[in-house]
Amino acid sequence: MENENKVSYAEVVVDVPATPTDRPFDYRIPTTLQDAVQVGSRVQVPFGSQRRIGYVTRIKSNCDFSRVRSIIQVMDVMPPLTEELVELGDWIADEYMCHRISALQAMVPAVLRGKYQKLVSLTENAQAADFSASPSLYTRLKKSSLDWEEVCKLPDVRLSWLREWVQQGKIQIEMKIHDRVTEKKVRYVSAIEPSQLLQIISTLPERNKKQRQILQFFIDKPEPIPLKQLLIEVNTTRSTITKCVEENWLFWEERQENRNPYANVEILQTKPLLLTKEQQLVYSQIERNLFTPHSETILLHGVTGSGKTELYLQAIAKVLDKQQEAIVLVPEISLTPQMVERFKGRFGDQVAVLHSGLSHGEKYDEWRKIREGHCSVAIGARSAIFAPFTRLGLIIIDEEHESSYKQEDHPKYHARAVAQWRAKHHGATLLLGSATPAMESYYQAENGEYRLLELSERVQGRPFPAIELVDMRNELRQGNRSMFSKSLQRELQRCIERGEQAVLFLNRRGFSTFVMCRACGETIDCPHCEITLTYHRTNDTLRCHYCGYATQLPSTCPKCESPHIRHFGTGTQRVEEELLRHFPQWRIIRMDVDTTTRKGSHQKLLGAFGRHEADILLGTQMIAKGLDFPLVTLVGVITADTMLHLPDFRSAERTFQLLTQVSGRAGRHQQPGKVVIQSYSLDHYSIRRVADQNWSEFYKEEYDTRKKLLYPPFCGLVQLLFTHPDQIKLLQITGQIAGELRSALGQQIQILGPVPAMIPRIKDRYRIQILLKFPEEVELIGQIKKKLREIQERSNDKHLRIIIDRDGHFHIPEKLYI
DNA sequence: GAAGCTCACGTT
DNA sequence: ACGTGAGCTTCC
Repeated sequence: MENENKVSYAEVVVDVPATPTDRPFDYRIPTTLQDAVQVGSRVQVPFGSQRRIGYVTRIKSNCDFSRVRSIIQVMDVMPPLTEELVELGDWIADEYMCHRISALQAMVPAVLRGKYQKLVSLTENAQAADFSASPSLYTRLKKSSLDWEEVCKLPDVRLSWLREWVQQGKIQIEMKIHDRVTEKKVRYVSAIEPSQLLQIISTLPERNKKQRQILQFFIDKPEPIPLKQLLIEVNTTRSTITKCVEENWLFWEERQENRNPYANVEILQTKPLLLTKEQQLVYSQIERNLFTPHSETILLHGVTGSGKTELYLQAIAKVLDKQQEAIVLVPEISLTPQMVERFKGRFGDQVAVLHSGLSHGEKYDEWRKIREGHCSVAIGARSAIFAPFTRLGLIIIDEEHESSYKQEDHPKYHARAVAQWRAKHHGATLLLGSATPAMESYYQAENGEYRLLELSERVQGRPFPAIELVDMRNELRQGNRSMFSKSLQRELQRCIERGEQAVLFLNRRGFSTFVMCRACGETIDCPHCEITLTYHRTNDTLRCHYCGYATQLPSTCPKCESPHIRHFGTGTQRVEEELLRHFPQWRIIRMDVDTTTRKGSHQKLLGAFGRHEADILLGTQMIAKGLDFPLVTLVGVITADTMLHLPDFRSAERTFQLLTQVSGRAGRHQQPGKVVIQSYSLDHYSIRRVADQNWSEFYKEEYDTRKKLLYPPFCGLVQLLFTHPDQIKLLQITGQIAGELRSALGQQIQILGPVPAMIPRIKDRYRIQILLKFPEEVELIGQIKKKLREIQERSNDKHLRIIIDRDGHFHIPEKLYI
């Protein structure tokens, strides 16, 4: 090769999310790693006095830096990131103002995010006498090496002493990079030549029956077999096999195996269904789009039950025909096993499934199938948008209005925006599907930015369910103080008497299991985060939802010392209790955070309900999505209003979407469905329109409201969140920033705040927010970002963190609600 | 993010 | 003169 002795260099973005390190560093690529290092590779590099993980973002043949060091190691056989994803990382970092490394980390499976461990150990020339000042350290290190953190915690240890001992060569400090990548190993058993086995059998005494049987097994089938399977087939125990291994007749063999979470699930192959006339019309439009070289976004607005999924499946089949790949995003996929089954049923092993119910290892294996080109369809929740495909032809976002497509923590990307970028990059089609599109999506469609396709008929002419609104104020007036209206009770009874099933839906606000003193009303908050602690029944502890702080449940109130301190059970629990009081004979399955934390418990509970092992499924938001059970003919909503009054400009839209979705769960098959919605706000258009099942009327009313109050899509809305460990300093800085923004951009931008963020402190960092509202036609984001970068640089306060939230999916504090 | 440096302050 | 902790720079 010509460039054999030519040195090349790599630009590496190092795993340190801080402003001064938010740029590539140059490293020499050792000749031995020449082939292995590529753009997107995950590498280990020396960084100062430490070792760190980083990603290669560029490869070049020269380097200006005089003291370059070399890459130590490449960590994966295949680079985890493609060149496209590295480029996408730049876009995300810029768009959401985050460090480049954070953007890159967001795109890879969790196991690839390295864990660092600092280990302290004694060297050979360490003597007990050297540690006369800290005998405890010596005795403990004598036994084994210790974690740095633990060493620092020892009472008789000083940092400076440690430093000195390192210099004297008495102790050593190692940085271990734990690669959390684990590949599942399966133990196989193999055997020596059959002819030799035959010989051995002939020498074995008659009474070694099992051993003879095992050897005979390998004579018949000489190929290696998983140990587990062998034990079953010859009906023996592990120790008998071990014996044979010790005799050198058989051998252990470790084989790497992909975990397959769906290995034990039998999935029936399905054939494309015949499309209705309306579906056919829509499909031909989508298909035409798949063959245009440039990217286009399609908004598919189809009523519940109009057969959107079948269209997705057929569009994907077309894409696969063209040797291209497809991503399907669904909200919270673990909750919709039926959906996965449909995809697996149509495309079999070509489908990789990435959902939150999988372990980190399982997720990694699914992801690798994509990276290594063994799969062409990825189906998953939000983060599946980063599936490392190289020939993307189609991206589908089902239920595109769902808020779960917005990443809650930094970088706060919206999967829809990322999808748009990727679709454009590949010239692929982006298909957004929903029965209740997001306001901004529909607005884009009306403006001709998206192509709008509509499905207004249900397949097989199934009727829409009948929706009954119940005014709960009336119930109270009539002396019914239960949480079940007369009407809902009656419907439940009828439904169950008919041998059908019901779903009860409790729309709950916030975190429900908290502790309160009944005497003085005191609640117990996290000392670092100013958020109410959540009660955990399992070990009687209180935990912080944000930082993990845990404490024992006190027996008396810390404020007034009253013993009447109680935790308030989850809403669903109370509903269940009341139901059982009225109707003790009903079988109820309750689904909420308490009953579904264990892996696979979702499927278990849903499975049981599907087999009609219960009459009623009772749950929160989580049961709203994608359930499809033929026997369900009744859906009840206990209180429709809880969501309506959240301080969020989207609350009306969210309520409508949620209620529509829940209603869609009733009567999807032969029996007609019935929906009972209980509410205290019957006059609100969002609840009215659900009952009418009139989306376009809702859209009009919401459109007018947004326009009048100036909210998206009629304005740009950006939330700036500033965090700092020092409250006073943060107040000063944010005040200054607001002033500066006002004088620089105040003409065009409305600046609201600064005010304390919804959670004013998390992990000992105070949080203040400023909201920016501006006319949508002006592209001001660029100017805002420029100004912020300027401020951050000038303030020179490395404790100050600025987080920008661009897609308007955040709560607006009541103070700012206009 | 964290090691390693400088610098100011306090101790012997 | 030296130990100690706090702030600041640097990392290729």
